[in-house]
Amino acid sequence: MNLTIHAQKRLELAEKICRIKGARLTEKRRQVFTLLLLCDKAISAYDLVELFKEKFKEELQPMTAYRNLDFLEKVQLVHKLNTANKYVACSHVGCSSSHVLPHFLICQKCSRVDELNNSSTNILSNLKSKAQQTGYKLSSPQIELNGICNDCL
Amino acid sequence: MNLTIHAQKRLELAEKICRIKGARLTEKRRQVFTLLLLCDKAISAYDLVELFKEKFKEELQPMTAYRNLDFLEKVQLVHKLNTANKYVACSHVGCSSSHVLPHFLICQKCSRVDELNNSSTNILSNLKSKAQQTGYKLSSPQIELNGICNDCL
DNA sequence: CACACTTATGATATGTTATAACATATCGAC
DNA sequence: GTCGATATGTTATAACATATCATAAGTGTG
Repeated sequence: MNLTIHAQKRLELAEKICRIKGARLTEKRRQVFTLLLLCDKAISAYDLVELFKEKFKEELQPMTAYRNLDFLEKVQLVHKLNTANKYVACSHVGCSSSHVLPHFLICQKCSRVDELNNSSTNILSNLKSKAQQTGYKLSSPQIELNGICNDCL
Repeated sequence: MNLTIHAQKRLELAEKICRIKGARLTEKRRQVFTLLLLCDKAISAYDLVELFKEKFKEELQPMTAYRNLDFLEKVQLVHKLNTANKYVACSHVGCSSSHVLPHFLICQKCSRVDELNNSSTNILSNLKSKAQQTGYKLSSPQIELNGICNDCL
């Protein structure tokens, strides 16, 4: 269970964030988040179940996996990638400003994910106003771009 | 099976496009596309199976539904909405320029879909160059924005 | 037309992702 | 310690998608 220094920091930060928010980062949830940090890519809920067994020699029920992922998503420690049906640890844990319009580059081969900073907030306002003009109210919008990463090419 | 005039036109255009591309718009495929035009929103493959039975009093196997949807997607008559696992008839059939970076507004309640024109191509080039810088080659990128439409609000 | 060839569809099974529903356990405030 | 809220366990099932192999329908060529 060797986390990189960066991952270790994110885990500690996660604990702090949950404490502040009054959210309970239970053992199971902590384990789930740790696995996501460890594998450092997007994985499916069922991959997580397998990985859990492999790493902790313990069962994680699919139902519990989903519940824990939901929890982690709510406290913004994890993102769900809807186009891939996979989950990934947020790469800038604790940086609230970065959740205005998360956008992701996803490798369809290896599930590597790069979470871009929303450097151009004008994109968001642009999209929002377009949505409004067209008659929609956006709900937690997020942009997912699928492709192939250089390593896989 | 009363198609609107607009839908009728799209169907005729579809036939023409397939003829030009040398793709065979078989009876089943034509029926599938007709249903998508008819219901004028995004539906799942299994919704399609049910609708097929209802409208044509005939069975459409799920497998065939998926195959036909794949075909229609390939000839760009249909879009798959990955975030919703649903399929929708392309709203500008035959307009190839609009497939550079399709972006969709999707109502999470009623599955109404608005397919926006890529009027702001600067967003696209922005995203594309960002992808490249980050080390990705985009593959048929498409932006899906989920929200609630005014009718459902 | 007969033949081989390709493509489409039928049919069945299975894989994958996600939620429903209800029981039990654990935590924290009082 | 009791009680209410939250978390987890457990089982079943819904919803979405693909694999595989058999059969049928079309297309081009001699």
